Amino acid sequence: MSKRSLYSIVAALILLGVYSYEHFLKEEEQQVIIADGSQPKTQTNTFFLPTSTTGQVVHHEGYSLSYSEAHEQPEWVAYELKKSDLSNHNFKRPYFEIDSAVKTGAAHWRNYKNSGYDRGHLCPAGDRRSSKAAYDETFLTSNISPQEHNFNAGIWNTLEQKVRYWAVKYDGIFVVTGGVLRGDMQAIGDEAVAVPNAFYKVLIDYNSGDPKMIGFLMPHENSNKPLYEFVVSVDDLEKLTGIDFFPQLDDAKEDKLEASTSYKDWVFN
DNA sequence: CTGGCAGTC
DNA sequence: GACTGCCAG
Repeated sequence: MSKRSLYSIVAALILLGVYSYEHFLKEEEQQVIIADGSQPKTQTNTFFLPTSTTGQVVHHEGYSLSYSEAHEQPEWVAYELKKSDLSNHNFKRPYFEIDSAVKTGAAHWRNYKNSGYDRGHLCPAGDRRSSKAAYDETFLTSNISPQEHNFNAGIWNTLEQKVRYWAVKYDGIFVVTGGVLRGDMQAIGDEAVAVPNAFYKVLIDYNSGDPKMIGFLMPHENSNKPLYEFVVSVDDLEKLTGIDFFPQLDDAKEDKLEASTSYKDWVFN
């Protein structure tokens, strides 16, 4: 058995243990959390919004998105991720709902049924655990893309967990995520939801002095490579997607940060 | 954590 | 279709 396999099994057992314990202990406590309501985070959530190539930006309490009706999924989902968004509470997964804020009509989850693809969160449920309401809000079909399960539960999940690690370590980062909606793509369901051939993630840390930025581009397939091998410049992601990710930064700073492929400022462990 | 699927009403 | 319970990596 490889060292990696052993680690995976140990990690799974620990998660299982935590899950069981939380489920047993904290059912009543959840309702207190719900009553606490969501924090007003609109200001920070929208500060770094990218441009939209589709003209349909939708804001929710916990994240914003730009919906592509042609592809029946978002071209990007953007949100701030702070320590307070994470918790140990176990929430029961709700059903995916059609996002009524998408005026052109967001996809129905039925498109994904028996498609062979996961309903892959872009703003992960695990990034919105401050309250049941915040958690449930990620279960909108405007927040998902078709993803191969081995990719979603594999290298992509690994990246999402690293993002949570950085959010804690740097006490807040801003995250932009999406599928690359370009080129020839397969489609699933009656509404022809496009299956991206790659997914990207852009992070900016604006809390620790000079802002630092990092971009990832992952082919839509699982991988055993280390995360840093997927680092790309934000410039490359902008050329690939047609999206301007940080128009709010002054041009000189934006140009410098977005051209960088350096990840020395981001601790990978 | 990331998810699907079968059985029931 | 909504909901519960069970399953896998």
